[in-house]
Amino acid sequence: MDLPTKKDLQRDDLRTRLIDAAEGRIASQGLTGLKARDVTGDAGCALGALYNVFEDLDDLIIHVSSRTLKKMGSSLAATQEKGLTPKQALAALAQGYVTFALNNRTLWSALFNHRLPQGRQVPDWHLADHAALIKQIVTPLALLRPDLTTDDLHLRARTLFAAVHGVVLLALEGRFVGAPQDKIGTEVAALVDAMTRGLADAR
Amino acid sequence: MDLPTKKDLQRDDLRTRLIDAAEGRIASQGLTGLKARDVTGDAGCALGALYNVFEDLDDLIIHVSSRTLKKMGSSLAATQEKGLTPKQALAALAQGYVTFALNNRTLWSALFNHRLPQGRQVPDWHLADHAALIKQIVTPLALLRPDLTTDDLHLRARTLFAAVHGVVLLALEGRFVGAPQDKIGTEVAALVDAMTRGLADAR
DNA sequence: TGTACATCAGTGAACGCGCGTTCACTGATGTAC
DNA sequence: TGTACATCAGTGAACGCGCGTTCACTGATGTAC
Repeated sequence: MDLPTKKDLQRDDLRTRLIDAAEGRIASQGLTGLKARDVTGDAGCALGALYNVFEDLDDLIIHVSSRTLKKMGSSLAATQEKGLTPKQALAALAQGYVTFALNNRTLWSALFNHRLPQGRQVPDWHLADHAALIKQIVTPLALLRPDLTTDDLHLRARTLFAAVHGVVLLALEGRFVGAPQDKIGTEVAALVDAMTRGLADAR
Repeated sequence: MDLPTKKDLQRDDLRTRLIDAAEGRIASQGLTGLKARDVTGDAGCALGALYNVFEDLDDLIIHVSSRTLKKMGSSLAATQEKGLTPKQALAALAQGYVTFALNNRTLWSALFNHRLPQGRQVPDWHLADHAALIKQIVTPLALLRPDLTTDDLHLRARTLFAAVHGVVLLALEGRFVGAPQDKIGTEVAALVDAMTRGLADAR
């Protein structure tokens, strides 16, 4: 239980500088444009320093993704104004997701495109970030579907998320069969409306 | 208008052998496991021969994807038994999609994960493969929604496809927030049902 | 507080390797007469 | 049909390069007395 030493502080500082730099690079060049030399250059340290402070590049990327998930969580939370019906709350979450993806395209897509090398596991603390996201959907959905068990509720929340995600994904990728980008909002709204239509809209 | 010479035939033969080999490698090792040396080895030709017959590896991959899309199209067409209502037809298409993705995981994911280098365009003949897929959804959807214009119909068909795709994608990736795999079928069914619920189900 | 020693973070040149692509050569196929 | 020449598909060793990661060295920070 000692106070943090100067070394500790410097280490923490370097970590955040590296995460900042990696985040910036992913935001501007995309995940595939992320190079160790660029990141360390931006962070103002030597190439080797990265490996003192992170396991490797993948580890650093996971830290960026964790930060992105937290930012997304805050954006979604901000959509949940007081007095929304559960159905309105879900619609607002979906629109919040669309907005976040549009405003943070490369960081958002890094979330889904980052692949760990064969056999490497995603750390638990990062999985918890995912769970927190689903929790935000479960809360209003539970009010709408008091008939469902907790498990079914989580399952349906993930399906709802995945469906909205799919629409945003194919639209933003711009190739394949996606919708035009200016239609994403209304299409997602129609989708969520359909998936919550005819359900008791209790407070 | 000459008859194909022996050279022509050999060239065509090599092309199909290479596509076969690449397809097999993608099926077994995934897109990232595809190496020029493996493919040419499997096809029984020298490394350099690939570049006589295809532009480069990307070109070869596009040919594999085109074949995959055609196979998917046939699978989906096979679900369209006589006498299905439009709503049933759409449900059957969705289940067909789930089945195809499950049975051809790596080829299916190659369809969406293959990225062309900066500035390179997908050839038109391959875009036509995509359009044919959407057409299969538009046909029954048009019966269900006679009120929509052609454009809106296509837009809604793409949204329906994207939503189903998202659910399958996140479930099959197994990480992030996907549904468990044995639940994909019922979740997709619920999704499609919701998106077609309450609509006139005319023949 | 001051000095001597130990530790370990920071450095960046060098390593290593994977792998797509090229290219000079050869030999089979096609053409002209 | 046969011969001489031209073409161009097939070959695989070599090229090139990008880039993550290491590692021997240095110098700043921490510890003991």
